[in-house]
Amino acid sequence: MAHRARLAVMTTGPLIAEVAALVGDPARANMLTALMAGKALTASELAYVGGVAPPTASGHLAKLAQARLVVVATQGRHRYFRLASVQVARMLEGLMAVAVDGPPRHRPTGPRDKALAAARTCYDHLAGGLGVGLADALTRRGLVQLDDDGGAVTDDGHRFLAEFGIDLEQAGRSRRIFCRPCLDWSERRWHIGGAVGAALADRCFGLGWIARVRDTRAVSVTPAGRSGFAESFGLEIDEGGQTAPKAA
Amino acid sequence: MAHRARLAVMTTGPLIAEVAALVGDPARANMLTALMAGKALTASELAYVGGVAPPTASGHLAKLAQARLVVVATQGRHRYFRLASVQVARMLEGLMAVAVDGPPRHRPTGPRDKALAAARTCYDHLAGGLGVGLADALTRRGLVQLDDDGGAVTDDGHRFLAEFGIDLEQAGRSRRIFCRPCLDWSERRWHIGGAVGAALADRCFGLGWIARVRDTRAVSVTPAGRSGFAESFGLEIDEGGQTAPKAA
DNA sequence: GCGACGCTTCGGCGCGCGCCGAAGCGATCA
DNA sequence: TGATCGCTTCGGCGCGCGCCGAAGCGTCGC
Repeated sequence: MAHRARLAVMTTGPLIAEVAALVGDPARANMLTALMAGKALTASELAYVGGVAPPTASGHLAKLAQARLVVVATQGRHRYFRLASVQVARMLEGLMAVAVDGPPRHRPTGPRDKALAAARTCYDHLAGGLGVGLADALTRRGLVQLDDDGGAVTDDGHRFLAEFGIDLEQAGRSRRIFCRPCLDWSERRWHIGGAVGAALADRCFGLGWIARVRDTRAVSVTPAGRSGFAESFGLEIDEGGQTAPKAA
Repeated sequence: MAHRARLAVMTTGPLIAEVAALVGDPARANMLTALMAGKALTASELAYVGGVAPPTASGHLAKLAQARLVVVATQGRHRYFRLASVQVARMLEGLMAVAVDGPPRHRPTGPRDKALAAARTCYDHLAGGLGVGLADALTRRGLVQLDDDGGAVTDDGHRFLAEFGIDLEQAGRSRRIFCRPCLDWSERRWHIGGAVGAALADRCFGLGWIARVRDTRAVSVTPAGRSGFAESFGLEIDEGGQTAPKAA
């Protein structure tokens, strides 16, 4: 039995607590959140986003690395950290989904918040109004199906995505291409995660329709993107970056 | 725009930290883990599983309830707590998935660990060797497709499940029934979560093929279950509760 | 080679949070 | 009605962990 159960890690409570405690420090949480942009950041940058001094950040990062929440690549004197896996990103998503279901909180908001809500990266795919707008457009057109338990690309969807420049075909395989529904914490609805979501984001970046905003996870839609999304997805994106279905 | 972005909860780092810090206490983590059995437990029972005195447990539970990780129902002098939502269960799963990817740890194991690995509830569906065995049997027979980004019941699968006593048809809808792949932390492979997984578990409990083990999340397979799983799923479950495909 | 910079380690400090015994309140039962 | 039980609140205690300035090491650029 190659799949004989692993019996070495059975005490789930303490294991969960250990990981959660690491994420439960505000400085570390801020760092992990910043790494949700999908890029690698230096220790100094992470100290800055964590709001702590460099020595403190060093300690935090050592812990995150030891626990395999982040991985580090050294380039000269620079140490670049990124999230260790998509599982870590999903864990953070799960925490966020629970947090937004929590007790009402009044928090001041600013321009950065609007920008994040309009469009941002959720690790490797698009989120916010734009991410949800894309998911809505694709489902409305019958190109994708999404519900609580999952999603898939339809036959029409395959064709559409191929024309859009995304080739998800697996040679000789007749398997359905699944879409991972990812709960969007600002919109409280699904955007598309997984391989399809990542491919969509990649393609949009590649077309120059969207660009990353420096020092933040926000994504801005370019003028080319405004017309591209309108034409290909029937989405209108206004001057403030808000996404809505195009009026018929 | 009814779906106008919520702008009140934008500072994700602190939000995530708050929830994670709650889960990061060992006593609270143990409580939440116990509630992953899918049943409600009293404050006293939770004090016991948390390994703390009743006054301490009271404080912990108040925090969990305030943050809406648990909900409480009062029956006379008994206070029954359960997980507040499936989102909370998924969050805990996500933490566990990351934890088992963490650094190697040596931990003593005992009979309870074996039992949990063999078969247990993961909130509302089956996990462990049995849960993964079921998923494998269903995929092997082409009744279900599962991969990293999702899963779905095939046409054959619909028929099979209907015959098995699970009716997932949605009246007049041609939508595909998706299966949520849930990463099994003891097997390190997918078992089936979501509505399909829950329905499967329900049905097996209903048939008396499996029974809950008192004071634990472990699930034991009954003699009726042993023959039932063999006949319906081609699974052999030995005296120790280990699940394997039946030899051809 | 030297100074600047990124990063880590060290040591001391202070704060927060979980701990439990005692006490109190309300529900249950004989 | 009185005793028992489940649960919560209160108050004091101790421990752990994050904080940062100082110092040290290695890399980089002039």
